[in-house]
Amino acid sequence: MKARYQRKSQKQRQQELIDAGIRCLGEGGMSGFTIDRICQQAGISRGLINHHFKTKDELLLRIYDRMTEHLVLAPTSIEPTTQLQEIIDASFDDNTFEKSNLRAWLAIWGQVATEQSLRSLHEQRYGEYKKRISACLRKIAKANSLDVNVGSVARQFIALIDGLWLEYCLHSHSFSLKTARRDCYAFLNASFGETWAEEVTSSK
Amino acid sequence: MKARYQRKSQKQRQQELIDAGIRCLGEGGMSGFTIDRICQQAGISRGLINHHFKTKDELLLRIYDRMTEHLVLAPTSIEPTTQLQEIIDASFDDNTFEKSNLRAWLAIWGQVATEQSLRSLHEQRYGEYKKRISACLRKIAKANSLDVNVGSVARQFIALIDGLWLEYCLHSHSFSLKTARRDCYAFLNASFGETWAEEVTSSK
DNA sequence: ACAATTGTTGTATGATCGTTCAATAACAAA
DNA sequence: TTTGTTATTGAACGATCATACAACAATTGT
Repeated sequence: MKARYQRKSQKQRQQELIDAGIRCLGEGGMSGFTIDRICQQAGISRGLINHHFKTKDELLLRIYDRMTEHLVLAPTSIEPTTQLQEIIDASFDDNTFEKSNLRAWLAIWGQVATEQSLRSLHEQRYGEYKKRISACLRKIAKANSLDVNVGSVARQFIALIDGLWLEYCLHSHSFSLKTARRDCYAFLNASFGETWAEEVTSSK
Repeated sequence: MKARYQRKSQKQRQQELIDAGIRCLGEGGMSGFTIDRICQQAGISRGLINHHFKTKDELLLRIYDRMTEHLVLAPTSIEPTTQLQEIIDASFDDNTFEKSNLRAWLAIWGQVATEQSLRSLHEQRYGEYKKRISACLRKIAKANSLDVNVGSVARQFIALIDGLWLEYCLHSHSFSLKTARRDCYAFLNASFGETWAEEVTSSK
């Protein structure tokens, strides 16, 4: 006698639902993020999702948590220039820098602007991200005894990365991954007066 | 005998519906963009909207058209530096750079990534916008006999503006309009090696 | 083998969605 | 005043939404 379904642990089923949710967001944006579609993607019946997540908003929160966890991970290297390089490469590598992923981000950003719980989580993550980038920039400026407005450059740097994602997502045929990465390096070089230009651009 | 409602011309009613739609997008994103809400905002009954717009998607298309029409308007000045300045000031002036407007943009961007008709209109508008910016940068570079990668700087410039909008929308307390404008000027100065720094920053 | 636990199913529910349409009434033209 | 045009209304429709819940069954512990 074959089992009609397979029981799984709460943790694993939640993981699968989070994955399915991200996939749905990537396919149809927030309009595609429905209970029916998510459950279908996860291969379960409609009733189960409310057993693992009290509400749909709670699932969305967990999805955002998952999508931003890499931002707050401890850096793998200590050198500030290579840290920045890691951030750039991570932002524009073939796995994460993908159309469906970008669509999912757009959908989430739209919700962050509207929903309170998402917003507070976002502000926390974004704050840590910005702090980390600012620290790198400050060290580099100090090491080369340059007079740069660290806060301004950090804001610009973050805006540049997000904006390039946006541009690529909405106008994909205008440039590629490599182009985006090069643009980031060009920005850093220009902002630091090319003092560490070779160091960064040649290391890739 | 008082009239129960006031008849208006098709053109004016469409205008009002477009405005109402933008307001709805600004309040609740794409989830707030419903027939009921839009009609309520416009002060008409639910049935009327399909008389003026065959479908909801058609209204959204018209809304996008309206929100981007300023991008393709003929520049009011000829000097490339002041043209760029106008773009920056227009992007970050008190009227357009507003939370609700930003939310509306986020919602629309999310749809652009998904829907075909919106996407093609967007690519057209974006193309003209980029062309115009590139032309300005090229002239400036030539006038100062500088060797800059115009395409790269144009991409970065557009990404910077969009990214700053995003940052402000999702993390508003971190900076203001003036800060955003200053960041744009700082970027241009850095990218052009400060050769026309005073010219631009002092003119505001 | 049996009982307890709990992950899972599928239906029911009430709300809201976009769209259609016949009836109505405001306004202009005659 | 009368007629014609058409903007406008409000109800009705089927589809889909998020959620609740009772019945069920897979697995674990005994």
